[in-house]
Amino acid sequence: MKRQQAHRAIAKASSLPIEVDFREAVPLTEQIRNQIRALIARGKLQPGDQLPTVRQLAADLRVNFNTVARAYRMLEKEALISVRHGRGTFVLAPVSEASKEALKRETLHSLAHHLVQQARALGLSEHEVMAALRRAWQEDEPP
Amino acid sequence: MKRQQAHRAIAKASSLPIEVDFREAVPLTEQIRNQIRALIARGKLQPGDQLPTVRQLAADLRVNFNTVARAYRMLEKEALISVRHGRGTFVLAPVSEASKEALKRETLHSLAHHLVQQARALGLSEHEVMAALRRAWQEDEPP
DNA sequence: TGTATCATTGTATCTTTGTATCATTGTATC
DNA sequence: GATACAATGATACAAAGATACAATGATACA
Repeated sequence: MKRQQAHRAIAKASSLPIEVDFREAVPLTEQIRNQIRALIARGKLQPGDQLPTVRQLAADLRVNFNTVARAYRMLEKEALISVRHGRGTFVLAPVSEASKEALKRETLHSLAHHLVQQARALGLSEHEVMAALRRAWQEDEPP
Repeated sequence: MKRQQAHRAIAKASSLPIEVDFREAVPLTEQIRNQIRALIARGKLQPGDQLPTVRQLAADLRVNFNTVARAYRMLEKEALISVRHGRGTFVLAPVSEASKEALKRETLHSLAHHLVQQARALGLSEHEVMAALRRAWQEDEPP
């Protein structure tokens, strides 16, 4: 019976505004990947920006740096970032208007899935979630 | 192929103070599950503690590791532990029955606000978000 | 200027840990 | 006995971690 105190539920990074939840069913790689994709989609990360090194972000999030490296490689496959051995990782410019749209769609998709996944874990009904979302939409002041 | 099992009447684990009795009518999964639940209830296992790996405990108890994994997953459904692929299994902090509902509402509220905030930052309409959510709800397999 | 050396950064690969799926076994029911 | 079902086991798979390696760039010094 180990008294291992390595288990923090949530870890926030300081090098990037993202966080991981170790209790969630979603794999860490996916969590990291989805949040970085969202940052790019929202313009919080701009073309040319350098991402933290895999070791830096991994230390922040208290995960293995290979986990971050895997997330980066997947984002590279999506043509969102460029990962260069020995140099670092950089945000790419979207190649077309269509790819920007695709990025937005994919981001919304993953955000929606995240909410559904969490809601289901709480045993909430579709109706409850929809209602909460409508309410939230009105409560948040429109821009 | 005949399997000699007479030697396993009772097996005690060294990695956890629990044991299984192969002659008992109660399924092994239940025996393991009940005893771990009791250890948590009595505080012998505390929030943050790491449980033995499924293979470790299985070897101790002379049981297939899937049997332990099943017990772990059931305990996870009871919200007593968190089982993470590739990482291990950890005891969760208890949530009182009384605060469960409030916590659920709070979580839903913050999840909904988060989605709204992100969606607005992406310049999406309420209708688009609602539609995406409905789709996501159907894509995730219903329990 | 060239290059040796070292620190930094990502990569490859193997291990550890849980998951998914199908096969086997034992038991209840007919 | 035959059959159906639940429990357990066997095996292949996938996520995350550990460790050794390779590419790049900075620095020192001949």
